[in-house]
Amino acid sequence: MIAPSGTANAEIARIFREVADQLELTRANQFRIRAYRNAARTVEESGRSIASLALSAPKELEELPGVGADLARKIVQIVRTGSLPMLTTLERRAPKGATELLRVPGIGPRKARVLAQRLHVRSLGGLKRAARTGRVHKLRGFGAKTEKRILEELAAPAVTERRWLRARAAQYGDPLAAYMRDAPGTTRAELAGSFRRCRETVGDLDLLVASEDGPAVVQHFLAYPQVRRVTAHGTTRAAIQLTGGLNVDLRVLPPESYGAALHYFTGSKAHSIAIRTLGRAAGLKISEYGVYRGTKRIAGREEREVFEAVGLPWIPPELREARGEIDAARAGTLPKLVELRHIHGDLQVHTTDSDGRNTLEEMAEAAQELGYEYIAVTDHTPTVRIAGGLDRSGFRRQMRRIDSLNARLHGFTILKGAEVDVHADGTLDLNDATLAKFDIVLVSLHSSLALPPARQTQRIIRALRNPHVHLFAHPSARLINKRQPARFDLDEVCRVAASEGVLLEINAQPERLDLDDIGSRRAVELGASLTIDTDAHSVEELRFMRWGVDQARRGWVNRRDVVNTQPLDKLLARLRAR
DNA sequence: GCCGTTTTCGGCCCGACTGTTTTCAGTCG
Repeated sequence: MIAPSGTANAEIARIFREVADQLELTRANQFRIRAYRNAARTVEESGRSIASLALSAPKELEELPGVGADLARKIVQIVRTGSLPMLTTLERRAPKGATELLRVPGIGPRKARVLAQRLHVRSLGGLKRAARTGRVHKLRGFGAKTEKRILEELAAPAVTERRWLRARAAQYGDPLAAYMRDAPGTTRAELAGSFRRCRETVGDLDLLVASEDGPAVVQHFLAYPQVRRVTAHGTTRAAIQLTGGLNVDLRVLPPESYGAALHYFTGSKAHSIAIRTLGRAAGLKISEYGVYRGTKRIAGREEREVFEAVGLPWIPPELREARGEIDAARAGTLPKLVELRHIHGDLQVHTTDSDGRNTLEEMAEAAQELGYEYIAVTDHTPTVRIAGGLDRSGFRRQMRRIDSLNARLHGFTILKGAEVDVHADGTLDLNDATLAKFDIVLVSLHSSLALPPARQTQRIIRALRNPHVHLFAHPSARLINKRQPARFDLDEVCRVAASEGVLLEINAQPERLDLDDIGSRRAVELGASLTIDTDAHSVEELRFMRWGVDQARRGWVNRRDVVNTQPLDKLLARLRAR
């Protein structure tokens, strides 16, 4: 979403990752390789435009974690020239196409290099031909099984390419975790990994089970009815693919190690390494089996004990991305994260009056049952034809129905709203006189998503400066795995939102989750306030709020940063102050 | 290549499983 002057953060990160891949093929120092990967991650996850920084204050690049003098210089090179000479040199020297082979599960740098050098394999297609004609298994270090596996991986649909929406993975993972709690001798079982850190997508599921009887638990796991194939199994570990295509890794540990294991398998990898490094500095060894001083285990049953061993308070999983949470924990400045129970209402809800599947009355009733104090009904405007948008008279009729409904309701209020389409030039799809009649006006992008960044930024800013506008909904308009975010200067939009008092939304639809974690964090840093809304098109979707709250938590968002954690009177005061 | 309540040099997280060997390297998480 952040389209800075010139090179995007993602492009710098891509080049560093490419360098790391190339270095792996040359068997370079593994820590040097890691340095490039760390820097790639830092750049990618920075909410700021690294390119702008490189041009305006290159010295400050060295303050980024994992970026020293050398990599700072290389960032400047990339930003100035669009490429990195070092990478070009590496690519010229390396066997062509070898990095492509690294994408095949089971092929690492060592095997890729051998394949490229001995068999002159230059692509996945070439690898397939080599394996089919039986040339692979004759290589030293390879065998029949490796050759067979390569063919299987190449034949498999690109399942591993795609990451699963977390909400969708939950539909498989939650029942499986429940099933595993019935395994022999099992005291605890839960999903760890990126699922527990509430990442918007997950590559696979990591399932953790506490039991003394590993083999019995593994047996129970493999007997799960929805297992499509077993990819690995031992006495404490197993890996399967479910019939839906989702991969699941199982780990079984004794109860006294469960907390340490939960911490380790929750990750992130970078966070775990940071904690283990702290342990090392304190003369401890931290592994998934516990915290050890010498050979004596001093902690590990509870996750909290691992943090205590290195002098830190427990850190919520959503923050464990090595994005400053360890420093914040040490300083006692961890955020007081927003929680689902803090939410008082939902500010984006659709009805059958436009593209919703339930009526105004049904949506209001369902929201009341969730314990909410208010919702905003925000149907579409005319230009969004596919959604059957309402015109002026349509909204007038809806407002009258809301008035009469509100008169009958007790302790619950329906706010009159609209999700107003922003035209390509930044004008809105309803005139000001009409906009003035609503309690809350949302604006959002539905078309012209591919405008050049500068024009997109201007379009958005023009819309946000309209004094009738309260909220910018699903700002980037991305759809995870389907549609790229619109490119614009997020910092500038956040600054305008902050100064105008326009709220920015974290949309809770599982494939939107927009703003994302990094965007939300940046928005709050720049002084903007947020809402978390479901954009529900049915009564069931009102329950999507949990996904939005999870995303907010990943963005270090506090309760006070989210205006729909406030009771109705305070919310109305905030909207009217606009 | 980065980094510093052991340090500006010498470290850099830790373990399970697989396949191919025959005591272990490679890969993965």
